[in-house]
Amino acid sequence: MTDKNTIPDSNAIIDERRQKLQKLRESGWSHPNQFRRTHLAAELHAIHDGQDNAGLEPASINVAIAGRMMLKRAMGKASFATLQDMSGRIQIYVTKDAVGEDMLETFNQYDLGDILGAEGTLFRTRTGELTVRVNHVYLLTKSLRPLPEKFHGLTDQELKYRQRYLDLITNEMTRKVFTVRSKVVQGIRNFLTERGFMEVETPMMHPIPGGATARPFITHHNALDMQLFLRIAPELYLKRLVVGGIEKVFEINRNFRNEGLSTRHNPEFTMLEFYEAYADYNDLMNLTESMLRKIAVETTGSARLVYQGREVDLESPFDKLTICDAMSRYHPAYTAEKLNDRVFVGAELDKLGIGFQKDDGLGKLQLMLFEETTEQLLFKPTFIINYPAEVSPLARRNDRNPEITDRFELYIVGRELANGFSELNDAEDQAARFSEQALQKNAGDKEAMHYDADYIRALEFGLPPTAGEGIGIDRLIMLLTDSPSIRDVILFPQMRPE
RNA sequence: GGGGCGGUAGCUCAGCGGUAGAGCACUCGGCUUUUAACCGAUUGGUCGUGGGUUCGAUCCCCACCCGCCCUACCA
Repeated sequence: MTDKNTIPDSNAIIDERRQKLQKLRESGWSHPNQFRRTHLAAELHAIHDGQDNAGLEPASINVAIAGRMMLKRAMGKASFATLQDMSGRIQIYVTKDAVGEDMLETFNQYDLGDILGAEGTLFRTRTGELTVRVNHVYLLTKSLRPLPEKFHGLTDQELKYRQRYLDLITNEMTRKVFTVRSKVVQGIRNFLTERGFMEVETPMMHPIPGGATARPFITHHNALDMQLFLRIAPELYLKRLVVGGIEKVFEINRNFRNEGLSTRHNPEFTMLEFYEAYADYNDLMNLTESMLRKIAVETTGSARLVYQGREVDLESPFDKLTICDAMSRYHPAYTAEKLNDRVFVGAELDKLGIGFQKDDGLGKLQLMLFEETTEQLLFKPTFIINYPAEVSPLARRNDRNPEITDRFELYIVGRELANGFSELNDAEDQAARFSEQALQKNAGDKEAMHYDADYIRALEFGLPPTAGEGIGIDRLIMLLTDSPSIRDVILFPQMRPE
């Protein structure tokens, strides 16, 4: 920390409020914590919805509410103010007649942003707004800093990310996004546990990073004097659990990848991974489709969404295409015949300036061409299937064609959302594929996988036939909240230090 | 890594060679059904940082820092 960060900055407004706080302290006020509320704002609106003032005011319904004062309208001998709690907003009305001159004067000293508690009775104003006629109002927390402009709120993207608390105070849309996020995660938990899956937590610190091809963050454990890696995926641990007999298992947690930042990448991101024994990748595609459909309806009210102005239909059956079929559909010039001609595919990659190795298989070249030309066009939900074995070191080979695997990726709005496959449970095949990855790592490929001997040992005890999948939660939230950047759906996205 | 745009009052923004502006917020005064309350009067700035050009720079030039977007890399 530099001096700049430890010396409290000040301006006329902050100085003024510090003086108010000082006077409060001198009067014996000391951040009281005995106020208890009876209702949230939204509860009061819900309970008394449709009730007019003739039915409301004579009933003298006592309520106690608390929240941050967001607006204030003082009129000499009476004041209106708007309090905001986690559920929404409600208006209070403080009058000299009801609270006396002293309390009104005290109330008028309170600032926007202060946390207040208020007791009183309900009525409706002549414009019909449900309001608490206050007979006691308490200052619970003094706010020393002025809030952002009351109408526009906080719009500066940098400040929204760095000071998310301010963004949450002032922008209802931001609160909505994270409310939806919470509901989505809860909905996924319910969906899976209802189907007999068990939620677990596996290590975040791995002696050997595995389960994906990505560069890891490296850290060090002092007492053990050993290098550790923040996990890039939980996959190998979850499959160890399936070996252990937890036949339906899932984890929702953070992965860390030491790679670039973008609107679709944050170095730490949330992944759902789940594994089901005695199931294959077709079962997972079915499960994924019904889960996404259900979650969309639960959290947005519909399986027909709009993302950045375009309709996304999660209601109709998703497309299911092989890598080559997808290219042929979106680029009719790429006929099946041409795509199976290694010379043609290689020439296309050359034309696009994409480098490849002489010993890369046709399947890998097709995948590279697909990623360059077609991936971003898959706006409509589409399962892409038949991934080549050479880029799928943890997936089961296809029974009819050992060059490809029983694997899929799900694309929606041109982005990868999920990746799943029938698991490779042949311990000897897995050992051979690890060896191959280890060779590539020694040859300088920073992303090739390590040889994980304990994982092989686990497989040697026997992994039942299993299928597993990962779903990027942040990207799912982006889709469901119509957010253009992953930073909009992560409360505290990675930023450079101030 | 490359490109584009941006950084001016606490916040939202205007100004773009001649000593810094508005709205909101703050302070003071008025107002007992307002609601982005209103009316009146104030207060508030190292114009991202450092160089340069100029009689004079917030404005032009260079470098740097920070951010957003695109692109590249990357599951």
